[in-house]
Amino acid sequence: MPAPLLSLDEVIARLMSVIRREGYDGASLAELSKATGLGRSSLYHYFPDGKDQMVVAVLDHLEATMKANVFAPLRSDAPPLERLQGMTAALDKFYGSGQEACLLASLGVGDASKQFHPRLRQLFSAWIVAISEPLRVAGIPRGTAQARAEKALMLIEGALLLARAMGEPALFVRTLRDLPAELLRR
Amino acid sequence: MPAPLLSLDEVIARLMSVIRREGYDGASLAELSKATGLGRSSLYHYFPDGKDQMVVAVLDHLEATMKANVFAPLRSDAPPLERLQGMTAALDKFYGSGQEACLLASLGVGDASKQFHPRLRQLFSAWIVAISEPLRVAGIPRGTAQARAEKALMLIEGALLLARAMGEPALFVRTLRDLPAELLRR
DNA sequence: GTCTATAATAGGATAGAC
DNA sequence: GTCTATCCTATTATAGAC
Repeated sequence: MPAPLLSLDEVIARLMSVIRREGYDGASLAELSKATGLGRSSLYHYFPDGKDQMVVAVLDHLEATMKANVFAPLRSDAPPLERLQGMTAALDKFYGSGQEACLLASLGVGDASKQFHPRLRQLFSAWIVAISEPLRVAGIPRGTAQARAEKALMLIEGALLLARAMGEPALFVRTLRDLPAELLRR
Repeated sequence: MPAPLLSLDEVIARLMSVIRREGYDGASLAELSKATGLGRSSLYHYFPDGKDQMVVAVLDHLEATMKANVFAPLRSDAPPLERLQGMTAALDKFYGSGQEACLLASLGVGDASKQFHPRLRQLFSAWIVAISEPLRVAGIPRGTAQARAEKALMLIEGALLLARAMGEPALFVRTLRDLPAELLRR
């Protein structure tokens, strides 16, 4: 066989798809292998340290995706409301309108959470900072802006959890829709 | 050895402790055995169908606990604000002031979620109904009351997730503290 | 009811051919 | 780079003594 069918980035995207759905413990090498179309040994060729290294690669991939699609609109030069709407549009897409799990939430379950805790913490932190910026621009004091940004993440993560548990993705979509205005209210 | 050291209820409580922390896939029989002080075979004596049956027992136990500690205050004859404060006080205790994971959230990760989905859905549904009641008593229209109850669960679950991921339990405690007044605002 | 012992299987990881 | 074959360990589950 010639060149690989999938680029490394596509491979990592497929690993992420399995891991966000199954969690660390539930994501078996068999499933990871099937999802990527690579045999177990091929996976070990790309990730010599095994599953842990795959998760690190997936977290790197998530960080890049977040920066490009979620943080970037928040840091544009558009008005605050539009920046926040840019974020919610990206989130709606990334979470399949409430049907796909959050990788950070899935990795927060089990022993894996201990290992990747610093990384999860850093990603959430950066996200809070990024949301705070348009609120600051809108004249909201620093402390209030941070508290609202934290609340935004609670609502996003909570809405996703509830939407998936209830089988009602609309709960997530509706929460995203109302979020920008709620964050900017006086 | 004579009578068992732990009552069945205590055994189930310890099973819950492991499962909420590790999730379905991460909760091995070895850990379950260690946490309960029962050998593997003793666990199979109580739960012949293995881990699945243990989870069902844990969900039954959670349902009973929720009814007794969370739903009951919501249905008391106290004023709405006090009812909601009764719930948040129970939640603060149950979730160790933001340090213990939510069983429903942990079971929502992985293939297990498919199996227990109806049960998770039912528990969240009952919770939403229970929170709606004091809001209705306070004169909030039915539709608004349900939407706010759903939002309450998003905030509770999201705050717990974020508090644990960030290593800042205070995020959870603060969210609980502000919740009753926010749910009743005009 | 609890234990030891033991299947039987799935999981993560490696070796080496091609 | 990818494959087949294999190893080792952990895991679920059962059998049977006490």
